[in-house]
Amino acid sequence: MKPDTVLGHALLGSLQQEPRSGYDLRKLFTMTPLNHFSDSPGAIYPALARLRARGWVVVSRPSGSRRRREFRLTPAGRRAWVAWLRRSPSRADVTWNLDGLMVRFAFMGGRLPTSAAVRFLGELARELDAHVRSLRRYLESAAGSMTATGRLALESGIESYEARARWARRARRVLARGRGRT
Amino acid sequence: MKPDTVLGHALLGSLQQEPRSGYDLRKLFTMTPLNHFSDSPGAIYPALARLRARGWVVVSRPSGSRRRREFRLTPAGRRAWVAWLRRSPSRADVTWNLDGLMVRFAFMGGRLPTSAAVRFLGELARELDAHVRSLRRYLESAAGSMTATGRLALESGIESYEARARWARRARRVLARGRGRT
DNA sequence: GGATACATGTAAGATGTTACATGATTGT
DNA sequence: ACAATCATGTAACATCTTACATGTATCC
Repeated sequence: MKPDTVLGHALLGSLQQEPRSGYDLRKLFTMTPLNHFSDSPGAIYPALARLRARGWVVVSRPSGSRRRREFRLTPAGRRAWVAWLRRSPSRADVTWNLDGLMVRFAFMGGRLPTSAAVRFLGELARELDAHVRSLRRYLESAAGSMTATGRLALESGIESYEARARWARRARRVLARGRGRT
Repeated sequence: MKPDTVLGHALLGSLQQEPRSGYDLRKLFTMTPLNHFSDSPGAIYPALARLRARGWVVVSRPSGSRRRREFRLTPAGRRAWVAWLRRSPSRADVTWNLDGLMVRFAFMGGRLPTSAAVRFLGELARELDAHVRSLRRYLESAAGSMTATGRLALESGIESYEARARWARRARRVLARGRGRT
């Protein structure tokens, strides 16, 4: 079965912690600064319906009245969620969807063995390095034909990926040593 | 008139440099690593049609045959594009759409006076600082209830915004001194 | 005449945004 | 009774992705 969107998997991850209603999930996304998600009902309720259609969640009460309805993961939902967490970070993810990758990492805690998170960070660092190299190549070849702000913007992107790669290596060491803090 | 999407404005910015066809624009977006844009015809051709409907571009040849059609900015298109460039970076932009802000900055070169880019960077740095403060507050209040990877992911976000703020201040100095390089 | 690159577009479908509509529960 | 907040959802619309369909120019 095809993976869902980042939103869908974030819902799955939140439901995996404990059963919640659509309203709970909206509040959760409003309050946490893991921005990336809107708290709009027009996104969350259809996404929950989608997860239900895939058999990944079940709901505590038939629809109809406007009473609270709690969603809980099915075994298939848990499998889909773990499969999502376990995917290796691809070059395309790094280029187009780094935020989604970070959301995935944030959800790994607790459920996946530390070794999986450590491996993820190693692969992420490698892909980030490769992406930085390709951006640098482009900068060298095109710097002459770019405007000052264009060049600065590209440099800012490169620095940002480099900082993320440094973080990934540091976080990897922290996790590998089994210290849960810093 | 309502602003268009980031894609629409990027097309406007590219057309402002010189008239181009949809095909040229696709190749341009494929080759530059200012990723954020796909090069899919299904995005670009409808976006060009949108710009045309708004009276922001005109086209060199009626549609019908599959010959090259070049788009060029109208005066209204140029005004809309400059208005987009001149918008102050808002907190919402910083939180939800930092990439779009960087694309905007990249396009400022050449057409806008340096002072406008300098002001933009000052405001951007201020908004980034404020965002970092709010993320730090959240981290302090919630660190106890977060998993190790959740905490690390949030720290990574904070560091990334801090790095961007440092870049903005550095870039501001570089531009303010009128040196076009580094 | 055929390959390759140039070039334009649409169709179906997924997802998300904004705005709206409405019912249920709890505290005062 | 009333207000606040809890709670669920839809409708209209915009945008983008993927896949497809097709015509045109140039070079060999």
